[in-house]
Amino acid sequence: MATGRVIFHVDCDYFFAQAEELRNPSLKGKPVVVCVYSGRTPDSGAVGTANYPARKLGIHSGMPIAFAKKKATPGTVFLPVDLPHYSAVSGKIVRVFQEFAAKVEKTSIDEAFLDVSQETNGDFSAARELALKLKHGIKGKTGITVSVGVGPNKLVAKIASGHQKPDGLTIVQPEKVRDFLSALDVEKIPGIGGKTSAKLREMNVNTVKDLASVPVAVLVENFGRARGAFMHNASLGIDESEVTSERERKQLSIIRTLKQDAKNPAEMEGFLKEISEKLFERVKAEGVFFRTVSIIAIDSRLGHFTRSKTLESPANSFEAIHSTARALFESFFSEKKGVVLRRGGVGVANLGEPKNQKSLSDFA
DNA sequence: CCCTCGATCAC
DNA sequence: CCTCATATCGAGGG
Repeated sequence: MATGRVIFHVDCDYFFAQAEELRNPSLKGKPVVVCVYSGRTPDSGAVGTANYPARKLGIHSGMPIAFAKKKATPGTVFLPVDLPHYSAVSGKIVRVFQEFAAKVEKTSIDEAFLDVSQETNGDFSAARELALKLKHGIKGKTGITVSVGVGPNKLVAKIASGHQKPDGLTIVQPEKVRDFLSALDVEKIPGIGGKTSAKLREMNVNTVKDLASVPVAVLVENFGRARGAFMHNASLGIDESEVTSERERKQLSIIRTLKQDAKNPAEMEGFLKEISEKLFERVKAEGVFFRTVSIIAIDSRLGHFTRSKTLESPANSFEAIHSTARALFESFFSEKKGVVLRRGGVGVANLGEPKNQKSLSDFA
């Protein structure tokens, strides 16, 4: 698995909670739970991130806040998310990344890939030294600890960064890739989640080694062309994808929980205007045109539904978002008689600069 | 090729 | 009792 490349994947440890500990050191040692409150009831919402003491109590990301509160001990601290603050910390960390690598791909607020092939001359011993310097640099300049995975490609680096946490460093040399992967559960492969692994389990495939022994044709048959090919390559540790600094955004969306369930369009009028305005602000900030407007509806039984409409020509106005979304919700409500809406969202896609935008009229 | 929608992943 | 945001795929219809 010699690719000539050396890739880092850096994952900030329990990021939101760690950022909170950083600005309020008295939190350290206590269970800290950072919450995404939905505003419906005082405790409705989900856990964003929990620090390690909280995890020891069985509190994890995605868990309902009310559930987390049942598990909490008296000293447990619950805090609301403060994304602007975490973004500022994240920005500082990215600036450290840029001191270490020319190619940096930020994939989320707390994760990034670094291509350090040049900086290390393709040498994994040099990579170890560089990774340690990077960890120290980030800790010194921002106070944040991170876990780093080092490998010959993004796939291996990403799996490696999750191997030892927190404050971890896992290096997988090219010739060790197969050994490193083979014993792992298939769910360690990014892109293989609960549904896919359950299906694989039924096929008696549990580890990456098992997966590697399945003929690619069988995977394609069961999971589709792209997915099957991806799974096959991943099982062998193969991933040619590049670290790309500039990825253009392809869609923007926003989804919120209603204060009260809506049974018809009228009951969500104010809500829809609000989220349309919020989305419009982001469209303005990005300076993009869009051609598709979509809505997402989540009913009281948590079923997910999407509807979308592609416009004749590119738009960038609040009106285009609001009126199209309203029409989509109206037809959704009349199509699905008796639906009770719990959450709703709006999105735009088919983005582009006005001059680059393809419109249907171009083909007429 | 394009559009729509559900599904999946993972944040 | 269940947040929020994005990318990607595949199927079905055109």
